[in-house]
Amino acid sequence: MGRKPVRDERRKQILEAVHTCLLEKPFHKTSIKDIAQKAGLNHGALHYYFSNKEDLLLEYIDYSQNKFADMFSERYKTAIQKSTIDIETFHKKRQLVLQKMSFNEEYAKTFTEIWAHAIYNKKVMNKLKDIYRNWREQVFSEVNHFVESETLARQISLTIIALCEGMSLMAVFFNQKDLSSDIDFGKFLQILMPQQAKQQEAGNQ
Amino acid sequence: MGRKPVRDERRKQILEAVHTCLLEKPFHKTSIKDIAQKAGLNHGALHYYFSNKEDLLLEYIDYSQNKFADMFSERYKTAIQKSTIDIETFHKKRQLVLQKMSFNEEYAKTFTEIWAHAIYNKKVMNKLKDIYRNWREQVFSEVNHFVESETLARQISLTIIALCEGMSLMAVFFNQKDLSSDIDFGKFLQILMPQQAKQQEAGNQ
Amino acid sequence: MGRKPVRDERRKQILEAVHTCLLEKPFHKTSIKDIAQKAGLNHGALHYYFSNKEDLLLEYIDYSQNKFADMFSERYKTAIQKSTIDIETFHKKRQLVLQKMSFNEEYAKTFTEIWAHAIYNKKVMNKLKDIYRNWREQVFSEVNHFVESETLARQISLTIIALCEGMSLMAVFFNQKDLSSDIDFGKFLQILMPQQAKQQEAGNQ
Amino acid sequence: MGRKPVRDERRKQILEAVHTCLLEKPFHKTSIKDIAQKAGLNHGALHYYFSNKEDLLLEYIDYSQNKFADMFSERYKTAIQKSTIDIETFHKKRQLVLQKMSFNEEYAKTFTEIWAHAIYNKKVMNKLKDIYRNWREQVFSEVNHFVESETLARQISLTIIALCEGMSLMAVFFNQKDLSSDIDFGKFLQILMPQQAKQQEAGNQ
DNA sequence: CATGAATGAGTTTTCATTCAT
DNA sequence: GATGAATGAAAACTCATTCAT
Repeated sequence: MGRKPVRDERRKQILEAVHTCLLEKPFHKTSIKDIAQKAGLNHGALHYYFSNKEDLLLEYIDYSQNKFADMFSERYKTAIQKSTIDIETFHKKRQLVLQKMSFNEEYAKTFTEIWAHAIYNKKVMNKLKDIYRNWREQVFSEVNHFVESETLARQISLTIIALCEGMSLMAVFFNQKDLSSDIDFGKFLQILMPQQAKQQEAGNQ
Repeated sequence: MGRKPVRDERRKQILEAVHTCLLEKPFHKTSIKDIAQKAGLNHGALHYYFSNKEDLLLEYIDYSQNKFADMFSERYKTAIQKSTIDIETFHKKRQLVLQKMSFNEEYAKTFTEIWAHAIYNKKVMNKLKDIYRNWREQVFSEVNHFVESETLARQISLTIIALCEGMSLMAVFFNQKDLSSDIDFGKFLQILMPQQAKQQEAGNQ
Repeated sequence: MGRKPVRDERRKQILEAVHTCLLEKPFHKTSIKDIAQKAGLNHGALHYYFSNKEDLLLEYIDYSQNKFADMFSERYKTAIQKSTIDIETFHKKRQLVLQKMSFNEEYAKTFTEIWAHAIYNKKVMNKLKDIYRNWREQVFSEVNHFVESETLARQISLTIIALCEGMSLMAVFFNQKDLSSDIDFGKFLQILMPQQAKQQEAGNQ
Repeated sequence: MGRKPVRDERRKQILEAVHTCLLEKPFHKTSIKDIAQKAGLNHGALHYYFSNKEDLLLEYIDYSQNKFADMFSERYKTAIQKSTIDIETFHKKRQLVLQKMSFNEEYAKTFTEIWAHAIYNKKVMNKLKDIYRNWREQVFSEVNHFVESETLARQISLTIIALCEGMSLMAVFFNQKDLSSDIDFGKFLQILMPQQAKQQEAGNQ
């Protein structure tokens, strides 16, 4: 007992090292030695903390995802004081995600890398699936306030996420100003399901 | 005289083999021998037709992109007879892209893989950049018919592409029916720039 | 703690293995595996001690050169007790070099090989340059005792070295007895710069 | 019949290509394709003219040697009109060899390469042996005019050749002016065998 | 004779992983 | 727990040589 914290600390160090490495090279070109060196420990020791390279990646995905999740719950609290969801708040939240995540270069790099692994690796795929399901659930629960049909709300939430991820891809090439970073997600909602939204809008007025 | 020049056929064979391989494994786990075997020739010959593995990937990107481009110019002709662009035609085109490309599993797989390489490889990055620039130019030239401001038209075209690509990512996990495959791109346009679009709409009526 | 640090020993082992291999095959036909096998270790380990094959050759040159240098400083002490340089001692030293180095088959083999690499490889070339510069400096400092003009002393020292190296080449084919192994370097000196030498000789008498 | 000259022409082209290639890269790094390309023919055809790569090298040695031999017999005629050998003529000849061969960069390059092959290749070795034997025979026949003892004459001729070859090596590094390019071979002779030479000298006077 | 396609052996190098100390 | 030595599989790439056309 009591030893665990040290172990966790080391693991965190290593996962951070993975992150730093991924900013330079793809995972498959990053050697265990590269990571160990960046984490400041012996490469042999790395296998003591993580059973193998795949395991390391799997754990990195969780780690990195949790970091983002933490960041957002933090940010939401700071930026959005209201407890009720209205279209304005909804819009603000989307903008926050775009700015802090989709247009964030580190996120784009590491997540594209993870995506590529997901395509061929069931375990990674399942991790991603969970992540997106959760995200969608969150957005859905908000969209649902404005839309009557659940089916439609599901569709919309997915579309919004797709747009964020697509924007993240495009941000790699194109000027951010070009990237309609000021998409009006309120309007966006309206476009996607005009009838309900309009009623909602009417209700708001 | 020597043998019949089979260079182009062989190269095509090999590029098709790359494609098939990419459906199974990521490029970095695909060995030259794997590809050669799938192409039905000796691995030494592969270096005879392509100078190295990176070159092979680069050429594959062009090849695969051209295949899609050809397919679309073909499809557009068949599906969309009109020569003038109206919102209806515009919508149909977007739907075609979504259905035939974004929701196409092969496309998603191979393109995610290419994306991952782009992140760390300038040459691949530049190829992608060109591809997206072209695509955007096409969409822009159409959107521009409906929108007065060029700046806005640029933004919208990029957003549409981002949405397609984001959808493609999501299609890997989620049910296609869920993926609002029937996004109304006409409405979409309107939402993104209500004033002009409304005028346009008015004009159409 | 880890294993005993055996780095230096292993490196020496490997360099000795290079030497042995060079007696059989040219360096370019000697594979890393050949060397590893002769050194009694895994070929992978070889890259652990030397970054690549060229590095191995470069280090071998130093190693082999140092071995000769050590041998001579040892021999000179044993064979030549005097601290002052007179023509007799000078002659003895040259003879020692001829006998122990120029007419030594191993030296001829390995050094011809190194020479061949130098022709096309800047790094090897520079190593050789240094070696010959040093050697020349040594001979020069001795010749300078007998000759007034520095320019002449420089020329003579170089000529003497050229003669040694040329002899080494010839020794590969021709009988050593034929090779005027008893060149009288004292006389040689006189021939090359008769005036001064004669005076010197006169002084000695 | 009558076809042979064409064949010889082609072979000459190829051997010249080998020479050009050797100025750039060592033989083992020069591919058949490199040579074929430089000779302006198909690499497959090369095997029609030379059975394999080793054969090519062997024939190149002869070819290159003959070129030098021809050059010298030509030069000697032009430069040295006398038919009798006196010390002056002898000296001139040596100087010619030094200047036109030993200090010639191309010679140094290609010959060092050949030497390196000789060390490990009996056939190449034997070719070189013959070349040096011939050369020595020539020098010997001249030296013999000035020296009574045949043994001594043999030694001296070999020493002279060694000096030329050693100089050639040194010329790669050191300034030619430094290389006592004005060695007085007449004096050199005297030094190497003082008694006889002096008598000879006396006789000359 | 010429061409260029094809073969396959051989080489260097990298690296995850294991393990003795 | 930490260290660094050792292993061996696997990869890309080169190239002399052969041979069908």
